[in-house]
Amino acid sequence: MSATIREVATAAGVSTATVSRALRGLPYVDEATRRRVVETAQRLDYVASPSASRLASGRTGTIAVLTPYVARWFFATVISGVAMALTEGPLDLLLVEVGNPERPSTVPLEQRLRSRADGAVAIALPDDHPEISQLIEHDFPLTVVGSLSDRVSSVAINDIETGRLATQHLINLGHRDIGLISGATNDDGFATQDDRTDGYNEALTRNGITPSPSLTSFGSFTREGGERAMVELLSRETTPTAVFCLSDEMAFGAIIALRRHGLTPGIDVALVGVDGHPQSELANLTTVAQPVAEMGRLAALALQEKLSVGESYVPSKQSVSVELIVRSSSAPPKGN
Amino acid sequence: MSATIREVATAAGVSTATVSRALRGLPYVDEATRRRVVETAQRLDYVASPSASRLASGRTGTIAVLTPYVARWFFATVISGVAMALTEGPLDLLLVEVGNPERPSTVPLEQRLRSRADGAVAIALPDDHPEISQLIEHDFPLTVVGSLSDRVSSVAINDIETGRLATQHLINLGHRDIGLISGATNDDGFATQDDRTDGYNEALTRNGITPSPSLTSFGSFTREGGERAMVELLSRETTPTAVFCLSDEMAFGAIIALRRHGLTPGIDVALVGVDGHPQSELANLTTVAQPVAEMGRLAALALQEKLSVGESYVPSKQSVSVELIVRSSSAPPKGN
DNA sequence: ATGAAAGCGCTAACAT
DNA sequence: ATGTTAGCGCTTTCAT
Repeated sequence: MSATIREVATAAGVSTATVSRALRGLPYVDEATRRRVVETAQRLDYVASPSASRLASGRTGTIAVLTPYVARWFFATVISGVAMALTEGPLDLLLVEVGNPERPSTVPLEQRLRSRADGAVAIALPDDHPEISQLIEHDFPLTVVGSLSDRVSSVAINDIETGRLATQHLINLGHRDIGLISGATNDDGFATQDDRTDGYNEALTRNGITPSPSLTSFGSFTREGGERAMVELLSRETTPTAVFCLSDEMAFGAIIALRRHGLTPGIDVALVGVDGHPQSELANLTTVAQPVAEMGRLAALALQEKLSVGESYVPSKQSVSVELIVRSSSAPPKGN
Repeated sequence: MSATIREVATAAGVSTATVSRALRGLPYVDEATRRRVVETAQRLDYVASPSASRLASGRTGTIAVLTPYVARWFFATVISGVAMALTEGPLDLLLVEVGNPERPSTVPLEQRLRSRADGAVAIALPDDHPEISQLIEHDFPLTVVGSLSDRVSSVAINDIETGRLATQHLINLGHRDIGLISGATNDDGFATQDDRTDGYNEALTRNGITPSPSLTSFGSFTREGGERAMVELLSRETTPTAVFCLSDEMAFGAIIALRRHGLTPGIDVALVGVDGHPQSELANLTTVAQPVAEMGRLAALALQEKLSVGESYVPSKQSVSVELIVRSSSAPPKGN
């Protein structure tokens, strides 16, 4: 094993309390003493045992990232943003899979987190998700990214505006029959999806176009799903001349489907996605880009703020702005 | 706060030692007693404090994932594989950024991990990386994925074979001037890159083609880098009719570069990548696919094996197999 | 099969 | 400014 605080104390000729204070940068330590302690600690290769200090202090010095998926681009990028914010401090990052329907967890989330993390950042999990909700009820410090919340601090884009922006762009190009590739079919209050859809409907209505349910299909926010959804749209009686996909990955699937049918995105069917996925350029995909890593960073900062402020902390809603990036997947309809 | 072990002990009418044994499934506990303890713990919503049990036992019950990047596809996917393996047990997953040249860390890795994790899985970090090497010297339980090692257990593809496979495929199509988009220019023993390059050279030589350094450029394993590398190749006196890219993401960049120059991948220049990236299908990219998530899972399992076996553990080398996926980015040269 | 008790290595009053 | 000391909540011998 390595050195303990007592060994450092003895070697430096002070008490363990002084070592503890000196090393943590607490006040009321003579500068000369501090230097001596720091030097001694270094010489003995001393590092405080996290378990011991956590047990004694009651703080874990770790924040958990709660995510349904770790490999998907949006999630991985948010995680990297959180990591970015944390490496500036001494906090550990505990990765916890939550809410992936394919890998349900047996132990309640609150129990898995209790005395394991001081707080958590939840990715794309709405505040009324059962496990998240339970966390909030237990007053577990939490911040969510990907949806706005009234209960805890949140960082998100304006999803309604996003839907409006994408759809209005297609309308401006001259499209009238604008399809929608949405996410999940079971609408369990997944706000992101609902809001983007509302924006889509609003834009249509505002331009005198009546939204038609027959122009919507569902792609579960995956590439494969987007592919299937596009195939389905192509089989409907009226096929859209443009399609708004609620995520870039679904749009990628839609592109593949179009290709299979001998159709060209931007020529035969216009396409707009959401995310600003790195491969959207490769795919020449028009997209509403969101600052994903930055959102993770902001969420982590908000959480740290809450942790340092304590009880009197007031939840904040941070709405970050999106940017429409126009590429060749969106062009006027053929006739024009 | 929540219940402590003593409260459970009192409520169940046993000692704390018995509660501890009963809840952890240790032997020498009467079945009736165990049931009573478990039931009491449940009723009191008791969960053992990790800090306390870690301090007392000396084990942390967490494994660290060491990665230079968390958002890039390969890394994120390995992480998800590790997470997959861990959710089957009660281990925590600590995410640690290591070896990202843009975000150097001040504290030595060994100190950041000491008494914080029982072991670690390192992603795409060679065993002679300074920090990793230091870890191994401290006998810190470690497994690496992405490169094979003689010092610790490792999971990787055969990179030489990968290079050979990709190159031979291009040769079989009739190409002779086959370029290479490699990764880093400074060859600090990054085996993955060197091995794939060796495979490339071998395939060429074996087919009577003399490798020419003027057909190689470097793309730092990023899309932007791949784009620049392709542009550079196109400016050389002899331009290749085919290019082997050491990663799919660099190939994506190469495709973009070709497009900018009015060239079509698979028609004007054939392209092969490595990874089996999800967007390789979208890009119609021929690629040598590796089972990335599975590699992460295997590495995590090997680590757990080492942790449970202890001293007598013998490091294993697991070589997983790759698969050439042929798409339209690779076709015979124009003349043929 | 169960209990008593001694730590694990630190932090945080409190005292000086 | 520094030292003393009492825990934090467990696990683990060692008894019985």
